[in-house]
Formats: sequence, structure tokens, C-alpha cells
Amino acid sequence: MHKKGIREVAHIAGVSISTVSRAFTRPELVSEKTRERVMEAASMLDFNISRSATALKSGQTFRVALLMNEEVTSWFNTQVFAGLNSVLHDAGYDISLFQHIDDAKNRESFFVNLPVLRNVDAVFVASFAIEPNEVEQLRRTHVPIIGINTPSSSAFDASISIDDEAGMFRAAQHMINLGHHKIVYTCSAAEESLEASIDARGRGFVRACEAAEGTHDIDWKVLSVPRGRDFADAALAAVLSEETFPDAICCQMDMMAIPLIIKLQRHGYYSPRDYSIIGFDDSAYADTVDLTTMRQDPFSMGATAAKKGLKLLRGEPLDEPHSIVEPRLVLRGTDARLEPDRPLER
Amino acid sequence: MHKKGIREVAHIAGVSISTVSRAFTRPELVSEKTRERVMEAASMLDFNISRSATALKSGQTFRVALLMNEEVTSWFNTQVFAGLNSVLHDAGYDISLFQHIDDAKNRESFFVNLPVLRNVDAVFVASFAIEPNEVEQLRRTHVPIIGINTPSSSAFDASISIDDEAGMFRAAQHMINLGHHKIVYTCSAAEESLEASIDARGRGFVRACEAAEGTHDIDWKVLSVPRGRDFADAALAAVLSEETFPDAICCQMDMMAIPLIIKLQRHGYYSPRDYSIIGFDDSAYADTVDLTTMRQDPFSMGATAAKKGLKLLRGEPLDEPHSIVEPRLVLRGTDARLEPDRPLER
DNA sequence: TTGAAAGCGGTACCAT
DNA sequence: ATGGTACCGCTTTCAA
Repeated sequence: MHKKGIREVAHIAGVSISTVSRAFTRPELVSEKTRERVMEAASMLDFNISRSATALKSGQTFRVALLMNEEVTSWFNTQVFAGLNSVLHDAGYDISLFQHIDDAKNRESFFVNLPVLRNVDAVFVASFAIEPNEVEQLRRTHVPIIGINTPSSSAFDASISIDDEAGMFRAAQHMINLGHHKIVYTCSAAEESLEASIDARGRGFVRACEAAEGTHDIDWKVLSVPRGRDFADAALAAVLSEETFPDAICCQMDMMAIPLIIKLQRHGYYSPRDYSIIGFDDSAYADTVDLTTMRQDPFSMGATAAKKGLKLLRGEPLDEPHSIVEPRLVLRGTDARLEPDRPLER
Repeated sequence: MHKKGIREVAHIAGVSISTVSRAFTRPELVSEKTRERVMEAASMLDFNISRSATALKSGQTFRVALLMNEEVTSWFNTQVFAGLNSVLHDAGYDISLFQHIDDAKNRESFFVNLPVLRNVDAVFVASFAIEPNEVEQLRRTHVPIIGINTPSSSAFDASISIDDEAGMFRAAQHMINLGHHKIVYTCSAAEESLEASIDARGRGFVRACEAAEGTHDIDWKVLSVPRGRDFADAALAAVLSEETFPDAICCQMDMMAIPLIIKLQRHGYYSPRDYSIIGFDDSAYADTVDLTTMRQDPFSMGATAAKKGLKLLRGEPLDEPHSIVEPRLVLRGTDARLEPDRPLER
């Protein structure tokens, strides 16, 4: 009872290995009692069909690659991963996670060695742009490539993206509609080499402000701070060192907005009493600090991407290969109308 | 150029398939120029060694299972996953993620069908207890089983756990040393059926308080609220409805402490002015709210577990199969000495 | 309904 | 240094 292979099971059950195989994968082709005997023998020997062998025989790998910049531990990436896994795991696929593709070295090595070549059935790209030549490299895998929040979707077989620009446009518009005059957008600077999906948000802000300039008395400004650990503190400093404190702050993401709210309190500025602030994401603690924000749902984006990938793998047609989802304004407590005749007291 | 197998590469390079195989897996056994020819042919045909075939031949699956209760999206689980992946990915292993093993249905189905049987090289169990009979089931996989923050480590081949009880003991002790009199512990109630690692924290709190009763004038209490989405609000209500507001709050985790700090402000209670509060985890935003807390590092626990798993897979001995790590007190701004002669003003 | 046998794409032993 | 060749464990015709 040392070797627990399909042969041993077949032998114990008194059938051929073909029958054992069928008992597991196409039970309807095997007679009731034969199947029972097989299953009994199998559980006696702790036998189970080997996915490796199935994979080899079928030509599939039952594995997909997920490429992301930064860590999987960021809110967005975690949600996307969980969403993908929620669909793919049950479909029999494992996710091979390639992190930090934003790092030049990793990136180079990934696209040159292409470890996924012949080793995954599909590739998912989360949240960053890939260069045309990199797309070309990826194409060599000859498997479906699905984008999730990638700046351009043209290179992908399918994609799902959130409309970052429209979302932030809407956020800024909301601030403008509230009657605010001095509006700032706080963001961490875009990576030089690597356009991320998130950078579109800044454009939405600018567009909304420019569009409103004719009809509203507004003074707007983009406060861009370096990336890195303490981008929130940098943003705080940037805001506090403005000549006049803003009425309204649009934040690139909740992870920027939440620290700002908390730390501005220590400097005597309370929202919505002294200023309105709006985030983007609706991520952890947004509800706790009562943050008005633009909600997106990366978990469901991951799940949707996975479903598209699965269809592609089965050769089924996609009714909508490239979908765009709109973030939704979630009104909570950090936005308030600026009353023109009742100036802020401090 | 349709079939891009090892034979085609061998043919184009004018060598045998053995040589192609060696060129990839044992390059030092192949002459310089031969290797070049092989690699050229390979890249021409977009060829790469198939992991499925390697897996089949080697008897390994190059896959490990990660079992967790709840979602992978929780702070702890995400960090553990990332830590595991940081080591395992480069070692050539993918992680097959089984979530929600806390759900009775999933649990039953998992341990009965045992989908991992013969399909993973190791099993990692994150943060929950498994019953003796479940361990027995798992044992049928005949692969190393590694525990991460599992209440008992005896059933595992290796484990790494954080000393939750000692950590909270220390946290409570710190509050006591600060001179606080009325100390509460806020926690979400333990799952009936499923002892989680985290439940040991409550015991640490109780032990610290009981030990101090003789020498200190303290009044302590455990405030347990139901699990679920709004456990933090429930804890808030529990704290506010105490007969006297506590001097000190020990929280089961930062996710409890952070909302408490923020929401107690709205009720006029500020830390450390009106009370001290200490968390557990040092998770996201703990630094932002300046929370004094007990730090643990689940990422590195994941990485350590992965390294142990890898050693086990190689048959190497473990110098310390079961390790315990101590959480560390991180002093920040939410704890302060209670001055006996200067009672709290409000 | 069941069995025999040919691979799937590598690896590694044994020769040369 | 390189080639020939049995497998690894399963799936899937094709026959019986």
C-alpha cells in the first residue's frame, strides 16, 4: 500500500484504469456498482485524480497569472485578487501571483524570461499600463490577456475598468456644486515610466474645474506630492502651507483623504465645518470617518474579469469584451454646502 | 511552426530532446554553443519548459494549499498570503487558496472531498483551529502541514504563532502600570464552534487583571460584542453605556480600537486626555490615529512559515519546528499616565 | 459498460 | 557532452 496510484485503485476495485478515470471524471459513464467499488478503493488508498497528469494530458495548465505593480496587500489589489479567486478557484484554476511588476528589474526580467510562457492558461493584468513592446512579448504566450483597470484596453482580449476620470470629474463637480471656491486636488505624483490607471483621476479633476471656470468663481489647484510611505503627511503639509486654506479637497484616494481628515483635526480644521472633502474608493474606514467618496468595487471587477477569462478559455464569445464601470458617489458626512453669506468661522 | 514542443526545438537546434531538457534545467551540463543554439530555437518557437510535465514526472505538484477562515481580504490574511507568496513564488510554487473554511458547509465539503489530496505538496493553515478528526483527514494527504497562528500546534509538522495571550497580558499590564483604575477589554465574541487564535487575547487580559487585583485598585471588565459587520459600533455602545466611563480600553485588535477612537471623539471623549486605549496588530491607520498598540507582523510570519514548509519539502530538518513570536509594544500617543491627584476633567 | 493502448511533454538513467 | 529510452499518471479513442 505504498504506491497509491490509479493502477492500485484499479487493481483493488478489480477494474481497469480507464474505468477508474471515468469514475472520477465522467461518473455517468460508469455503472452504479462499479463506481462504488472504485470510490471505495480510492478512499481506502487515499487516492485522488492528479491535477498534474490531467493538466499534462489536456494541454491546459489550470493556472492563470496575475500581474500587479506594488504589493498584493494594497486595498485594491487584495480585492481584485479575492474577486478573481472567488470565481477561478471553483473553476479549478490557481492564481500565480507576480508582484512588483512596476519595479524596473522585475519588469525586465518578467517580460524577457516570460516565465508564464506555456505555463498559464490566461494572464490578468491589474492596474497598470504595459508598453506596446511588452504587450507584444505577452502575446507570445498565445493565451487570453485580460486587463483590470489598465489605462488602455486595446491590447487586451478583454478588460474591465473603472472610469477614473469620470469619477473624479463627478467628485470635483460635486464640490463645485456645493458652492466651494478654493478647491484643491491632492495626489501622489505619477510614476514617471509607468502610467497607472489612477492617474486619470487628476485629469477628471482638472477638466471639471476648467469647465466650471466660466460659470463659477473658483480657484483650483493640483497639489501633487511624491510617492512613498508618507504621501499623506506630504499632502497634509501641502494643504496647510497654502496661502488660504481650501474650502474643498478632492483626494486621489481614500488612503489620502482619511489621514487628512484625522490630521487636519489636530490643526483645528474640521470637516464639514471648515471644509468639504471627498475621497475615492470607499475603502477601509471610509465609513468610520464618515467620508463622502466615490465608490468602486474591485472585488466584483476581479470576479467579472475572471468570468470573462473563463469564457475566453472556453472559446465562448464575449458579448462585451471591454467594460467600463462608473464609480458611484456615496454621500456621507464630510461634504456640506458653503453658505455664501455665512463665512466660515474658525 | 504550429506545435511548439520540445521535439520541435530539438529538431531545429539539431540536438536531442534530452539536450533541450538539460539546456533548461541543468545548463552546466550542456556546452556553451549547444546551449545557445537550443535557446535560440526555443525563443524562436516561443518554447518554455512545461511545468505540468515537470510536475508529473517529478511527482511534485509545485502547488501548496492555504486554508483560511473568513476572507483573504482581512488585514491578517492578506499579509500572511503575501508573506507566503514572497517566498513560495520564487521557489516555483503556486498557492491554491481555500477561503471560508470557517463556514460549516465549506468545511465539511473540504475535509470530506479533500480536494488537495495528491494535489498539493504542502498545506498551510492560517489562524484557526482544526478539530482532531479534521487533522486526521488532512494527514491523509501525506504532505507537510504548517500552522500559522493556530491555537494548538501539536497537530502540525511545523508552525509559527504569535503569543496572543502574552501580548494582551502585556498590553493590559501597561494600562495597569499607567495607573488606570477602570479597565475594559473590548472584543468580538468567539465563534462557538471554532476557536480562533485571537481568542487567547481575552485570556491574557483577564490574567493580567486578576494578577494585579491584589496590588492595584482596579476595576476591570470584558465587553464582548457579537461578531459581524458592526462590531465596532457595538463596542462603542457597550463602552458608552458603562456606568462609569473607563480610564483605559484594551482592544482585541486595531480594527476595534481605531473606530473607537474616532467615534468616541464625537461623544466628547478624547484619548489620551480622557482615557488611554491600546490596540493589537499595528495594522493600517494605526500610525495615522497615533495608536499605541501591540505589533505583530503576519507578513513575516507567512514568510517564515513558507521557509519552514520549503525545508520540510526538501526533507531538511527544522531546527525549531514550532516557533512563537512575541508581539511588541509600540508606544504612540493614545496612552498616558493617570495622575492620581489631577482627576480627569471633562 | 468496460478494457487495451497510445500518447501528453518532460526527466533521468544508461550508453556512447 | 550528448543521445536513446523507459517511464510519470491520466485521458481518450477504438474494440469488445
